[in-house]
Amino acid sequence: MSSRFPTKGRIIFHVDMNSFYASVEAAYNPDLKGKPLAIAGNPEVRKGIIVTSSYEARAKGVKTTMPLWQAKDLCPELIVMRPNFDRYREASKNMFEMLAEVTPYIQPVSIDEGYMDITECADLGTPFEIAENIQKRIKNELDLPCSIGIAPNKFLAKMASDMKKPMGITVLRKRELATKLWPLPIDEMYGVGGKTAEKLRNINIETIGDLAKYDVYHLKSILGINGERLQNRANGYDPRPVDPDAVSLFKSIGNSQTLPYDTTDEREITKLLRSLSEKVAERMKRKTVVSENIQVMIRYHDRKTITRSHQLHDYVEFSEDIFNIASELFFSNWNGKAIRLLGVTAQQLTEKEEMTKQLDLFTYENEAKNENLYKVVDDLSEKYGKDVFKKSVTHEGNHSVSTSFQKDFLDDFKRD
DNA sequence: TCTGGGGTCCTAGGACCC
DNA sequence: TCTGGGGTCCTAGGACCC
Repeated sequence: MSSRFPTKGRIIFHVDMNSFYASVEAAYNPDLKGKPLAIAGNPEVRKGIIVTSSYEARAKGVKTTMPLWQAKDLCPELIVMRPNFDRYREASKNMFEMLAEVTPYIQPVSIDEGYMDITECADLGTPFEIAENIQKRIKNELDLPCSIGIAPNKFLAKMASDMKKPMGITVLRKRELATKLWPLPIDEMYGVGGKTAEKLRNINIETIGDLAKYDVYHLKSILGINGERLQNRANGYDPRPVDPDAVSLFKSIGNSQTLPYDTTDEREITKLLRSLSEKVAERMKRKTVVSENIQVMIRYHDRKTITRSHQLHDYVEFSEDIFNIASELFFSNWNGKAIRLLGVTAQQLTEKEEMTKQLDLFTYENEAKNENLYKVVDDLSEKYGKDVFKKSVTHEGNHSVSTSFQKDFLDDFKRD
């Protein structure tokens, strides 16, 4: 929708920062350069897992999500630091600002990677030259290494950026699929995780090339619609546009925490639910959003995890309200066994400004029962613009109002 | 005395409505 | 004395990614 060239002749970059947290720490404190460094959670409360590690640490076998004690076994001289998220967010912001000087068509996908559509940047040089300049700038000015993949779509760009690390620039053209992409093992394909890889290996698909050539009906019978999508990507087809607006629209905000010890203590549980609710409310406030659906997550001692959610007919934003719903959900679903982790998530988020409009419309609708509805609709249109009716708005009894069938609604209304 | 915490998207079944 | 089919909403779980 946002891209002007949805399928044909695009040039897409995938910019991927190399071992980002560790690199930011090394840029901040150059004494750390060239040493095995790992960023890990707090080992005191059994969260000691590796989040990121430097290439020197990786050379010793240290991997992301590995428990800290295991990493230290492999690499006794490992330097371990707790994460400094503010520092990483700052570095990320600086990095994306540099990308934004090249083109506004940027889609951040996480703190350390993003896509760019540089189709219209021909005046800045060849794609390779543009990538070189970006990489040099990030290295010179932020002291951070990155890899860049250049390809005709997002999937191929993503796969390309993975091919040369650190500080690589890789061009992946469609005509190179057979030599560069297809020989890769199937579990290295973006979108194929452990479960899918296993299913695919069971039908003798070992490489991305095997997937590209496999019978699509058989594939769909095993993986559903995703099977077809994965095969399309394996054949170099991916129509997803680079969407600069995608990231600003948060769909949910959640906080979760593993307890230091498994517990059945209701006071402890309540305390955690309260603090999680506060964190969620705090983040919602910062983003000026309200929520219509609260979810709790319960992970038991055996790691079995359940989620329970409640659809509201109202908006919540304050921690007290979130907490009340979360604890009601928790205590009516808890099986009484020891708990390892709790989570609270606010879903169905709406900008506060949008909420005001909708509440206003709702009020108008109710008031309209004794008035001329056409006049009410005109008033609202004047106040907020015509697009207010494009949003589906809930009326009593789930009756929807939108521009397209506004008239139907009015007719119905009159019949009532 | 393994296995965090932040997300997104998809699927599937039941309720309910027309 | 006989039950179709489509659409939406809600809920729960699972796969995947960083």
